[in-house]
Formats: sequence, C-alpha cells, structure tokens
Amino acid sequence: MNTLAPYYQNNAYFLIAVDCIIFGFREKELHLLITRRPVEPLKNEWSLMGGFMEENESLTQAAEKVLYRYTQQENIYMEQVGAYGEVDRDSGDRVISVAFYALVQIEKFNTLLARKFDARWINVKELPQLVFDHNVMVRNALTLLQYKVSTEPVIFHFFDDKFTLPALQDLYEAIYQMPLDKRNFRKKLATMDLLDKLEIKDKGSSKRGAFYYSFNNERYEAFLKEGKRFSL
Amino acid sequence: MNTLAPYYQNNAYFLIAVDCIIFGFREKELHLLITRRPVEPLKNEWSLMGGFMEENESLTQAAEKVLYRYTQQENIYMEQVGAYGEVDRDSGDRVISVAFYALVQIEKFNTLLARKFDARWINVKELPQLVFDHNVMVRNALTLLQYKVSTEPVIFHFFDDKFTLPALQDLYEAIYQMPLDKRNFRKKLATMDLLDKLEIKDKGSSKRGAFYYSFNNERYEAFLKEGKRFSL
DNA sequence: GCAAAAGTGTTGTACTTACACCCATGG
DNA sequence: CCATGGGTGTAAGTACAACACTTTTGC
Repeated sequence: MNTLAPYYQNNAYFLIAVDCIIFGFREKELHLLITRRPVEPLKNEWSLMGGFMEENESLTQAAEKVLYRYTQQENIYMEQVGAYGEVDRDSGDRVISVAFYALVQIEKFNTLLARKFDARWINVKELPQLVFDHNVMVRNALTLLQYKVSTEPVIFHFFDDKFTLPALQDLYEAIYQMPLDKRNFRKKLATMDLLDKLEIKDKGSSKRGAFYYSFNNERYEAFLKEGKRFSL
Repeated sequence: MNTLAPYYQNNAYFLIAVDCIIFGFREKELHLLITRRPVEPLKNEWSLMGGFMEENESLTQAAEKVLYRYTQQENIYMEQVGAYGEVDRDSGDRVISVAFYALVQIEKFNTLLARKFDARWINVKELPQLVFDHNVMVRNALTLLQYKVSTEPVIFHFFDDKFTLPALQDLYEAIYQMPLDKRNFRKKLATMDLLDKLEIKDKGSSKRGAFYYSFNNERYEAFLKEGKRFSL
C-alpha cells in the first residue's frame, strides 16, 4: 500500500503490471517467448512474461526487471507498446498493464531458465491463445515493430553484432510477413552504406557460405547528420 | 482505496492519471488547449488537461471523462500516446500517467467553459513550459499525429464535415511543420478520389471563395477493400 | 483596376519493381 | 559432378518534386 498522498487524496489506487513481448529470431522465423502462467486465475495457461510494478521503479525499470527475470539479460532493446486499461481485462483483479516489446538474441537465451519457467519460443505465426488481452498486445507490438524496423536500424538488436545478408533478409521477411526481392533488398542496403563487410563467412546454412556484415554506428551517426533516414 | 485483491496480494498500488493533448485548428495554425493547473503542487502553472482514473472506468473512459469536463464534447476522436512512469515525474506524489491526444473542432468549443478553467488555445509553435513531463507528452503526441494523418484520414476530425482545400492544406502544413506544394497536394488528393466537391463556397478567407469538400466515408470503405491505403 | 487568394498541367528525376543467371563448395 | 544456397545488374514503370500563370471578386 502507498503512504498517504501528500496532495492527491481521495483518488483510487491501482495495481500496475508490465507485460513483455519478447521477440527473437530463429530458423528463419520470428519467434516470441511465452510461458505457462504461474498464478491463479488461469494458472498454466499460455501468457506473456509479466510482473507487477513496485514502489520505487519506473515503468521502464519494471519491464527491465521482468526481462531480467526471464532471460538473465540486461541492456535489452525495448519499446513501450502502450497501456491497457479495460475494467475487466484481467479476471484476477483490476490491473492496468503496460506492454513492452523487446528484441533479444535467442542464442544468448538460457534454456535452463526456460525450463524453470516453462517458457517456450513460439513462431509468431503459430501463436496459441494467450490469457486476457495478451494476443491484442502481441498484434499491436508486431505492428509497431514493423514500423520501427522499417524506419530505424533496430533490427540489428536481434543479432550479436554480426549477421549475414540472407539472415537479415529472412528476418525482415518474417517481420513483414511477406517475401522480399533479394537484389532490391541488397541494393537498398548498399545505397545507405551502413554495413561493414567482414572477412569471415557463415558456413552454417550453405556450402558456399555467406559473408558476415556488421552495422557501423559511426557511419549511421554521420548519415543522420546529413539529414538522411534509415529505410528498409 | 481498492477492495482486497482476490489474487494479487502484496503488490503496490498506484495513482493513475490521464493527460489529454487536445489539438485544434485555428488561424492556419495547429493549436492546443492548455490550462492553469488547479491544484498544488505547481498550482497555476501551465498544464495539460488531466484527471485521475477512477475505480470503474477504463483508461479510455477516463480520458473521455476529462475531455468532456473541459470541452463538453463527446465522441471525440482520440488516440493513446503512451504511459509515463518515471518515479519522480510528478512532484505531488507517485503518479503514473497515460497520455491521449484528441482532435477537436475549435468552433464547437465553449469559451465560457474555457474561462472557468482558465484554459487557452496556444499555437503549438509557441508552447510555454508545462508542468512535469507534459512537454514530452506533447512532442510524442505530435510525432504520432504526424504519422497518423499521413496514413489514415483522421485529419477530417478537425472539421465539421466540410472544409476547403486551402484550409486542409494549411492544416497539413501546420501538423508537418513544413510547406507543401499546392498542386502536388491537390493531385494526390484527387488521385485517391475520396472527397465530394460541394456546391457552396467559403468566402471567409478570400474574395473569390474556395469550394467546400466533404470526406466520403463509403468511398473510403471501398478504397480500403481494394487494398489501397490513404497517404498524404 | 488591382490586390489577394483559388485554381490548374507538364516535365524531369528518383525510386521501386520485376526479373535470370553464374558462383562456390561440401558431400 | 551436382545440389544448394550466395551473389550480382538492367530496364520499365511509377511516384515525387519542381515550377508559373490565369481566374474570380470585393474593395
């Protein structure tokens, strides 16, 4: 319970939750991490990763806390999706929830931890029904993600600083949920001139191997200063 | 205070406010309605229209309540901007605020009411410092509005079902904060073919007078069904 | 009759789309 | 040697940007 409000008396108090839509990229598909809900009501149903906000943390910090609990990772790229406040949205009690999406590298994900929480990476195309309004949150998060990756170089947060062009294209295709033309995709990337081609190849997915690239942040800063905008 | 939570005990409770960024169009400029804050702390400083959320209302309903209190209007077009939850954002107490923007017709606005609340329409370019993080909310709302009016026909909510093309262009220019080419602007509108030209003219802003147009909603439905997208 | 705003087309440029073949390599 | 995925250029079409003059009418 709160201490007495110094100024704003006689107003209602609410539980606030944060729910995290954790996106990852695996097997050429966009996945998201869901878990069996650990508490009643709807215990053991599929759910987003969530948690309650505490006294001395901001919304962002609350989301980071939840992310850390489920992934043991910090400094994860995260964006707020919005607040959800229908009166009956949570059948357990009146709860206002703020949704965040996060982009993580699945390789860094701790699978032992996953077992502990009964968490699973699910292809976004095969998403089951989730509790409450969580499916709506996912839809909104995906729409926002589509916009974001097309206008800002946030997609690189899915990778551990290097990636191949075929993988990058597969990821865009998974997010946009449509096929892209390989040559046009590469042409647009080349025009922006923000990637460094590395000397090494990924031989994991083909015999020939695909060159690794990395995103050049300094070049991107300069790019912005010239008034240019990232666009894919 | 809340009744005892049936399930989610031992979690913190918070005050939740909604703050409304009320946009209107006047004198070829985008304006927004601000008020003298009626309560301590920072009493009489410039502020957005806000209010606390109550037990049995959704976030959207809370925002509608605030809008009604300050404008006496209902069925106002409204969008959520986001939730603001820094620990010290409100110096009065811990408050999480959810911001909404609304598009209203200034002509319908009740000026008597304005006096009661010491409310004023301010050109967005001449916005004073507002309390707390309200200036940030306005910036975010404007960015969202720019995106929305370019991809959906929401701009027509600024008008009372008819408008002239010069006024429409002035409004876009005010929102985008850049000049537009008159012929290109009209060509794009004409291509979409969503407006009906009326037989009457507005003689208020020129001797010749400009024809009124109205947005044709049925045509827009069909337009969407063909897979087309509004774009300006 | 003139000032002030409304209305109207064309042309060059940049971007987007569509499209097919050769390359490198592990098995 | 062949199957598999990686890598590359060109041409057509579409969308965007730039630009100037005529019309109407209240004063």
